[in-house]
Amino acid sequence: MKKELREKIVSVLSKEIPEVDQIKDKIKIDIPKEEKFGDIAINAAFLLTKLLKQKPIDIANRIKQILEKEPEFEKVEVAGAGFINIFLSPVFYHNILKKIIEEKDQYGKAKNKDKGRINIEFVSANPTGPLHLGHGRGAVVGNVQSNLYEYIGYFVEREFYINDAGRQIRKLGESVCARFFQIENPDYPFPEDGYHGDYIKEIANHLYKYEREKILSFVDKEQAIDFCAEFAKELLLEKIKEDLKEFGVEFDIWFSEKSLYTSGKVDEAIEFLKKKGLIYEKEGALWVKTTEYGDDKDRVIIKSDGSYTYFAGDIAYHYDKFKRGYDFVVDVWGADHHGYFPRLKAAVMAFGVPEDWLRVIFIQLVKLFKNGQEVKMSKRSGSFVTLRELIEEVGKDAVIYFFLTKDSNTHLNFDIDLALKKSSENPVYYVQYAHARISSVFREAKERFGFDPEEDFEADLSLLKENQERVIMKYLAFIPDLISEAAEKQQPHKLTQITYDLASEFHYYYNHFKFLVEEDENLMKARLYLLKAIRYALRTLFKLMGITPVERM
RNA sequence: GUCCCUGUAGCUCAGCAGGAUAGAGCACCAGAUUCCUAAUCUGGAGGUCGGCGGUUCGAAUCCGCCCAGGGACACCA
Repeated sequence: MKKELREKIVSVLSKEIPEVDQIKDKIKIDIPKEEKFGDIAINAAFLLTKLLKQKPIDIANRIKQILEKEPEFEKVEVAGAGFINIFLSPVFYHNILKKIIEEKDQYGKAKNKDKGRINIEFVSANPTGPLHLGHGRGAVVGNVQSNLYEYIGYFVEREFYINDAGRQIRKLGESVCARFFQIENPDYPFPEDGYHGDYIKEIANHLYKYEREKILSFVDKEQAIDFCAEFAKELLLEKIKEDLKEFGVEFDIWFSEKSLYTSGKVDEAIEFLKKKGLIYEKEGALWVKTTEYGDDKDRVIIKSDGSYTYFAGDIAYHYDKFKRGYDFVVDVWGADHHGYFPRLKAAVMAFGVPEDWLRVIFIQLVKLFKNGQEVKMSKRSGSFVTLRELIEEVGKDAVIYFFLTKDSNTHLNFDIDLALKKSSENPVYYVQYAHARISSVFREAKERFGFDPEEDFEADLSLLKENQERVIMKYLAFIPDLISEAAEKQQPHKLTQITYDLASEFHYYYNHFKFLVEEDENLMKARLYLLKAIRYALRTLFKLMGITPVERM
């Protein structure tokens, strides 16, 4: 909506003040905090001071005269040092409500996916155990950011990178294998840095039950480890898929790290860099000149023992993404990898992509709190809280919402007690209650008046004269701007704030006005129309976050 | 040592491509229910935006220096 308003203002002004053309890109449409400062405020007068060599206040008064002639603007005022405050007319707002009713839970969403094609890779957990809280936060942030990019018109592919090569998988195999042999021989040694979780024992028990003969028949112990590793990996991956699906997260692409090696893609990527003169040999190892593109030091891609580094795999993986032709790609990483960004960026730059082709969203730690005490997680002992456990305890919606309350790049303290509270203190209940309340009013309307707001209806919106009604309509008008801003800045956590504020405005409205006005059917319809728009706006936001819109609580 | 992040109300944090009197939730104090769900709402108190400079009509926001806390700097994954 801001964009439309800005275009309008610029075109009207530049007819009378040609200098406006020079500053049009700097004109900012603000939504003032206080109602007396109008519905929108523009900074045009300040920007023109130098060009026109006049005081901001004088320029502002001239702008006021010009803009006041427009029917969309009910009133224009000059305030402070030269702020121009514009009050929008009721017709403007009525059109917003109609637009929402039309677009339903896709309010403000781009109609086409013509902005570009992008890839977002997230979660990408090692298939060596269940998902933990960090993965969960990454899953929510990655998924919601994907939704946001779709909202503003991108075609998005969600991708999960399976770390199925390398030491972790081997360790998994050793651990499962050891647990398997321990069933018959309790003294069988367990690898020192193996995985201790109970799930390892469960997998071993399963194998003992169904694959005992086969495993015992292996002559070579290595074969047994490989077999266990492969089996456990597949099983754990299935578990991960299930958990994510239940969490509302689905991927378009499951990309296997191992496939990079078996298909020769790693060598292909190295060959590409070699041709660009970025590869050299030193101390028996193969290095890539990442310093050419801003890294602190060059990096090894093939160790002196002939094996690839993890970095080699990552270069090949991103080379593959590059060849798939995305406009840009997003990686969601744990914050502990932030030092890794410059070197990968350098490698990617070597492909000849723009500076911001590779974008990384960092996910900071999640700490769980219960009864005011931190719930310690220890992966080594195997007694860590999994994502599934948390979802079972507080519910999917609460987990998603809480994961989205803060910028993903800051530490998050997850208060379990708060998430379980059924009161206004708990923001999840607060926003869902707003939705449920509107549904409840609709049910009541149907029962008492035989009027079903769920069906299409017309209303005389000029009857919405209360200040709070105008406040809500104004908030609704700019929700698409707020969502788009969150999308572009890669800040999905803003959605919770937007939702909370809308819920808050509604609750206030509910408490001060009656919707089911018996004595005035037209007023009732107008208000129900507004409620319907609010509910669709809430649903739009819920949908982006992946939260269930509940009909009754 | 180099680099990154953080520092805003008692607590947890928003705000930070500059804008009007710095916000929210919790906690604290005082209130509201013959009424569509009180799982709600209203009001109050609470701040040298870590410090010092700079840029400008204007700085929590941008720049520089400093202080404090956390993290990253492997032929690990």
